[in-house]
Amino acid sequence: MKNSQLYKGSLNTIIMKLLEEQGRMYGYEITQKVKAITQGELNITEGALYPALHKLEAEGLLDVEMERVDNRLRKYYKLTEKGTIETVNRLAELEDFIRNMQSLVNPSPKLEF
Amino acid sequence: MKNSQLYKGSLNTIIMKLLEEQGRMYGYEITQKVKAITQGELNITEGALYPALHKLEAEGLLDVEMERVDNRLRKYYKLTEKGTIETVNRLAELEDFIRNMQSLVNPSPKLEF
DNA sequence: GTATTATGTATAAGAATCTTATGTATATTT
DNA sequence: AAATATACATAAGATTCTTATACATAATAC
Repeated sequence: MKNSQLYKGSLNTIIMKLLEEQGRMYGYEITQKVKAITQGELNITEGALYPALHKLEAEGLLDVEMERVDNRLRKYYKLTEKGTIETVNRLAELEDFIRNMQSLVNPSPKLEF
Repeated sequence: MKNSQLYKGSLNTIIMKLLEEQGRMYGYEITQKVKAITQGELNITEGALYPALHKLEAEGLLDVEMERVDNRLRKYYKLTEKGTIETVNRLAELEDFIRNMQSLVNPSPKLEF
């Protein structure tokens, strides 16, 4: 995903949030969207992405539809009802996580005079 | 560390930041400090903590001093010079990570009238 | 007075997530 | 004609973590 280990564990949440926002997306599209949003800082690798999509599908959180465009295969993913509910939870967890990390690295500043 | 996978990869940064702030700490103290700062939300397990401390020490980022207090062993860790420099990098990475995740989950709001 | 909890460190087996490398195939650009 | 972009897939290995277990002393609870 990147040279930083910090992104580990965040891929599922990213995928689900983008699908919630965009309705449906295919794998390659997700990688390009993430690259664009983060100005090239986050590059999702196929080796991480495709297994993650398959797992989310197997868990019943995503549905898939295949389409052939320009003679190339695309697999469009979208959130199931269960996936939509779970996305709310994941986003709440992400907010908690960010808040906790900020508490840890930005402690209340010492008052200086 | 918690039931959320999001914390995966963040432990090293947390340890180094706390040591930068506190000067020196021992393992158990780190777990209690993190629990206090996050109001009990983040509980670092020993199975994650001690191997992480040993690895940071092996990488030359931490130094260790043993002390016996109340007839119990404590291993106090502090940042080496190299560790202090590396902490700056890790904190910058964490800020980038948080910023990127916020860009992904809090997209520019649609203007509504 | 004994059992549980708190303090303190440690490791090993297995799970989860990712990187890196490789494979296949078509379309587009150089 | 070759390289890059588009599009999906998997396998081996690395890294980080959870869970369980182990040892030991001090303090608290019943």
